[in-house]
Amino acid sequence: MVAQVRRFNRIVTQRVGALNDRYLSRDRPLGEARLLWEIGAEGRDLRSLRARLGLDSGYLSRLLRSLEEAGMVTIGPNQSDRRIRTARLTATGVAERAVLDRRSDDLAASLLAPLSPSQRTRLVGAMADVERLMTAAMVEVAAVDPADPRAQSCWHAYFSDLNRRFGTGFDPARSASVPEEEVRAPAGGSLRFRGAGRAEIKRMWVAESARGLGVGRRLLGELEAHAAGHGARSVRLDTNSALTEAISLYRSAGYSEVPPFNDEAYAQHWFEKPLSAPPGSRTARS
Amino acid sequence: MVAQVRRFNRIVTQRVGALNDRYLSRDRPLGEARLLWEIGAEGRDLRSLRARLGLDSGYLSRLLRSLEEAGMVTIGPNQSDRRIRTARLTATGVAERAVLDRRSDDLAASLLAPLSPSQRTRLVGAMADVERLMTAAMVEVAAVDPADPRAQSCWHAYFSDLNRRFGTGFDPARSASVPEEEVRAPAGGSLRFRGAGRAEIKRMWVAESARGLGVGRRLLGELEAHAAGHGARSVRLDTNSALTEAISLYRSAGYSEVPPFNDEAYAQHWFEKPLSAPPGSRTARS
DNA sequence: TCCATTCTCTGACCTTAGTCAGAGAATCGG
DNA sequence: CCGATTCTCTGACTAAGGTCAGAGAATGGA
Repeated sequence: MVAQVRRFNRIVTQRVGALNDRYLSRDRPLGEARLLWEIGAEGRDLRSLRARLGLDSGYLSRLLRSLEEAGMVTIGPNQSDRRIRTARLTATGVAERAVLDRRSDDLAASLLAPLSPSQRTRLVGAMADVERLMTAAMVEVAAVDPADPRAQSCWHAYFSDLNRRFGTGFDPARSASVPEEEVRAPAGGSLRFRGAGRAEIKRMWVAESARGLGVGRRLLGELEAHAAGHGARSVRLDTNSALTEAISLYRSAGYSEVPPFNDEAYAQHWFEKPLSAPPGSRTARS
Repeated sequence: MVAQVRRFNRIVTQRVGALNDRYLSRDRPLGEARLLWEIGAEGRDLRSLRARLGLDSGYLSRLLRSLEEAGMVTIGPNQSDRRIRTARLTATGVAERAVLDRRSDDLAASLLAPLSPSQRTRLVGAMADVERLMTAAMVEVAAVDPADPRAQSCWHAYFSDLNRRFGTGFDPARSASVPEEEVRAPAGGSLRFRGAGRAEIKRMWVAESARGLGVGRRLLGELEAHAAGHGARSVRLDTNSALTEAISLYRSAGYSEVPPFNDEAYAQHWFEKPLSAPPGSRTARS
């Protein structure tokens, strides 16, 4: 298995990856091309560009200067906070971005072109599998401040998800609020300590694109381990009967249904699971 | 479909590719690491290194100098042609290469580690599919000199393949020899003109690793188009009855069995296919 | 034997992609 | 209003990766 993964890494990432980069950076350096892409039609604040592309602020500044000189972007202050500056594409920039877009399409199409229709279907399906499974494999569980933009986007996705699935809709204001959180890009959950060796899990959620890959189970396990590490001897949680996958996840993870322990407006099921003491205090393996 | 391919290109090649590179180039620049890898345990001529890695000769020279100073390689003249120099790994170099090897394994293993056994199986299967289909899609059909190393390696693989499959073994000397060739890495075939609007295909072969992907059909089509472009109005070929896939390929490509037209020692079947005139003379689309 | 070619190396350059330490403007919290 | 913090920019620097034009040694072909 490892040999197959290595072969894949070598062939696909090196060959196709290099092809990809060279395609994109025909006229301009790759860094600039990526930046042009990331600014998008709407424009974007520099800080968000830095976060997305992982660039040094000095470096970003220089890259933008060079795009500005080429007449591709303009940079102006943000109205609400004038320390922040916003980059916007000019008409030339938009056109250039469209060229990059078309090149990406062309490259993708040229990969498919030599194949028969059934091979194309197989390739695209296999690509989707690889992408999903790799994404799942690369998920790291980490605690994040609820004010973090990643956490924020989780909240939004989570609430709109609930709103869609609950027969009655979902209004965050009617639900119990949550003080401490643990969230990351495609999934999140929060843990709340309630004294007397009891912890409560709230707001656990996995993005639609990452479902069916065991991410929920991993997240649940991490939250339990975290709770156990802080002395909790049991975890409780409540959920809505519309969330059937969640309910079966809880059951299969060793939770058993208990009588209501709170008055959460949207809950129809309450679960509890005893925790075994953590092995030592901080010997969990990565 | 194109959208899925683009997403794959972006996410998988960029993310995993970058991870891969960073893993490999922990202590030394990526270029040196790749070079160390490519020299291999046996040593290798500089010209072949340049060809493999696509490096400028000056650049390669400098990279090697740096590895030489680090005590990883020695460079000496080739015995048969003293203009050519051969790079060889020292004991230190071999050890370093083993470290790189282990890192590659570790990276691959770490991608699999977070997944459940069934997910691993699915991921590895999907990777194999992507790899094979992409390889097939990137095959270019091109004429190559038979002295070219790629062609040479095809000959060897081809002959040992036949030797394995023919009940009687295969001795190239007993088979008709071939003067003009058209071959490339995972597949090859040669075309021979016999006057009177007739062409003959010999030595058509597809590497085992590329079979089942339509490469043979594409190659056959290209050879026919080439023949038609040179005025041939039919193509003939002979084959051995052990090569069942080849025979069914020929049949499905419109060849019909004809009486023996030569005395090839290893042939039991002879085929012919009429060609339609090429559309214009050189308007074939790429 | 001699001339053209092949192969490697050296020196002089260049771009890309970064990093780091401030400086200066704007904002926030009290 | 003041001091701390946040955000961007500038200048100074670095490493990696690469290109180009010869020079010099070895070889091949006439």
